[in-house]
Amino acid sequence: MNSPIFTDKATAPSKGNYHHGELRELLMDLALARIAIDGTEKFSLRALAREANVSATAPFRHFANKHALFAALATEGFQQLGEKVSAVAQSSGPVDQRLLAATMTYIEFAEHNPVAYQLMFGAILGDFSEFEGLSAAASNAYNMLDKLLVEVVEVKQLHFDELVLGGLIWSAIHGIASLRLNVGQQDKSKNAP
Amino acid sequence: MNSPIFTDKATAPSKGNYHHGELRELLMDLALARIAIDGTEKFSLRALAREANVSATAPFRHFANKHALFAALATEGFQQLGEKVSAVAQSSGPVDQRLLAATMTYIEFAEHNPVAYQLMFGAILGDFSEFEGLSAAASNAYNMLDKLLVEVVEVKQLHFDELVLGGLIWSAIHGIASLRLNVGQQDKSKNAP
DNA sequence: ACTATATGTAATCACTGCTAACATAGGCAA
DNA sequence: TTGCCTATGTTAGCAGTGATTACATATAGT
Repeated sequence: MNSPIFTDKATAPSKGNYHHGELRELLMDLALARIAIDGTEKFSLRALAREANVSATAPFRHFANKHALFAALATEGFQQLGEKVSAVAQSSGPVDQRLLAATMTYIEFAEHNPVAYQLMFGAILGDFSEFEGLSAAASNAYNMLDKLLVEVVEVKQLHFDELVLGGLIWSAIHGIASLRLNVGQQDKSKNAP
Repeated sequence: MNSPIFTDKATAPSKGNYHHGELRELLMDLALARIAIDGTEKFSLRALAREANVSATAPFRHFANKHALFAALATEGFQQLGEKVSAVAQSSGPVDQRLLAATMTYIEFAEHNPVAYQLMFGAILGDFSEFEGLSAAASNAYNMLDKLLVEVVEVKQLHFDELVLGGLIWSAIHGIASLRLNVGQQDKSKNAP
């Protein structure tokens, strides 16, 4: 068959799916799965490309660099979290009930999307503003919860400073969520190759 | 001078400090500083060796691998945190005052040692039990706070389940500390090379 | 003085992120 | 249809990385 030489062996794209047009989504899905197994540290774009049966450089057509992929995953995470929290926050019912529900939603999100959560609140991504859409998605998600907090303060006629109260509740929620993660998830990448 | 060829150029150890005997400590110090600037992601053992004016393979005499260095830093962090919290917890004074003091100590530690805190509670290190001493140091630090919590429950004759109360307080403290970190520290590695 | 051990070095490997130059598919205008 | 443009993919290649191996040297204990 005298096929060309592949630096990344066993990649040989099956010529059929030369263009499949959904590579970006495929890569993001595969990345989430891979990170869930190996963690972000061991994550490799080349390995990801191999998994997607695509050349080593193909991912760069969709993501400027490795961190841009992470940022895309985080952005998607913030969007999903924002939607879920906002849905609960805007439902009918007394504020305190909705606050509790929103809190649970948040914690459940972290539990069901540990990888996304890690990318969203961990220290992997440095400055959010480096990545288009990330900051916006993040503050939007935050605002969903914040609006609810303001409502609580008003309705319950609380006399705490809104900011302090908001900060405290955020801290508590985040603390619960991330501590759960780090305790339950401490068995990634058990054995090196 | 016909010196040998150095793959990592500009390293040429000045023959004087061939053996300086404190490389391990030096590397850990330099690593902390470097990570504070570039983050764990960009951290490179070779670059660290260069900074220490030492061959690229020298660090491996002191750390089995990159993560072992991180683990050593985290272990040291837990030890320091444990000592500080225990000192406050065992001081004289009413329990609630000591609990508040311990909480402040904890949060201050996170603020003054952001890199260590990140390594200790972030998702970089997977299974603590992979690294000798890490688990022990971690649970020891935890116990310092836990003992204090138990004391609070007893003295104040609280009727909460100790575990629940402990978990809640931990979560709140951790949430405050880590949120502060991720908000205040979002400007690492601003510009790529 | 002799030797064992701890510590550092040189050479090398497989792999990685990333860039540059080239190839092809599919849509759109003529 | 023909021709070109753009999006998406490919190959080749570079510099940097973690890690292993075999070798060199200094220091400590005898």
